[in-house]
Amino acid sequence: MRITLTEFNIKQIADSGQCFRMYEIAPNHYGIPSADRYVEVIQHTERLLEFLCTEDEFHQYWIRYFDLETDYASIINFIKSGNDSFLKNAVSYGHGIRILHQDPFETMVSFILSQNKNIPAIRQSVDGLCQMFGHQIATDSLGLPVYSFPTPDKLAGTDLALLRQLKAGYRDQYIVNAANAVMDGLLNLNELSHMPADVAKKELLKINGIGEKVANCILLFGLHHIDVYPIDVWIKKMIEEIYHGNFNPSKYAGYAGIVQQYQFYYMRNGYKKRVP
DNA sequence: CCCCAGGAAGTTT
DNA sequence: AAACTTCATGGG
Repeated sequence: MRITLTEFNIKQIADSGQCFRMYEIAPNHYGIPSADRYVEVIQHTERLLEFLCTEDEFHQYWIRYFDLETDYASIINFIKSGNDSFLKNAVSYGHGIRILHQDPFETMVSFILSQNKNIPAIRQSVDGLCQMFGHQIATDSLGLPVYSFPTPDKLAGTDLALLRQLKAGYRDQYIVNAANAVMDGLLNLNELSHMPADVAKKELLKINGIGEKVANCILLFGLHHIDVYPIDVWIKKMIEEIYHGNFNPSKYAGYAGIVQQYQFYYMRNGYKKRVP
């Protein structure tokens, strides 16, 4: 189905580092696996999008996944009316990025894996995880199989040596531990999804392998608390070098996570340090 | 060879 | 409480 959208750029979203399975099929044409679903999106023009799915699927899942009911234009306009030039540049550079509403379990496991890894390495491990523990859910336009993200029961009690094959490294035990917690009912992601952010965060922090930053990423990308502001090495570097240690996300209360994503993307991809 | 990557846990001050 | 250390692994 075709639809017109604004503030939506599938290439930028795919490269934004909040999801690790979205991949390019052709220019402006991406494959998007999420949990046990799959869709392809073709960006014909700035505003004309095509989703290769039924209208029902689009409404049932992908509107929410792509956060299409949040008004990004007014947030962006507000930022551009401000006086933070770095942030204004970041917003321009990352035009069309939105905060995805991903599956909580996939988000949790992916970001546990992400620690102390770069994004290409995370992708590699997540892909391997899906091939080894997921099942085929589709065949993409290139004729390649697409796999589901494994459910908690597939990962609970897994032999750590298998995860080592996926280059999970020392994070292998964290993943199995988190999957076990879900299976044992110690961590109920369904309940977490309708809890306030601070309460949900306390529950997440009980899991061995989830710390401050990963918990915040789960809240932002998996539970859609768009006011949460994760601080990773790039954001830390930005706060030190650009803001000289003086940046307060509460200035953007209610949507600080969106601000963070633009800053992260610009810092990692676009901003180049000035030559002295 | 050293340093870094969407860090967290364990240990030492 | 705050500051180090260790943990796999690939890439620059």
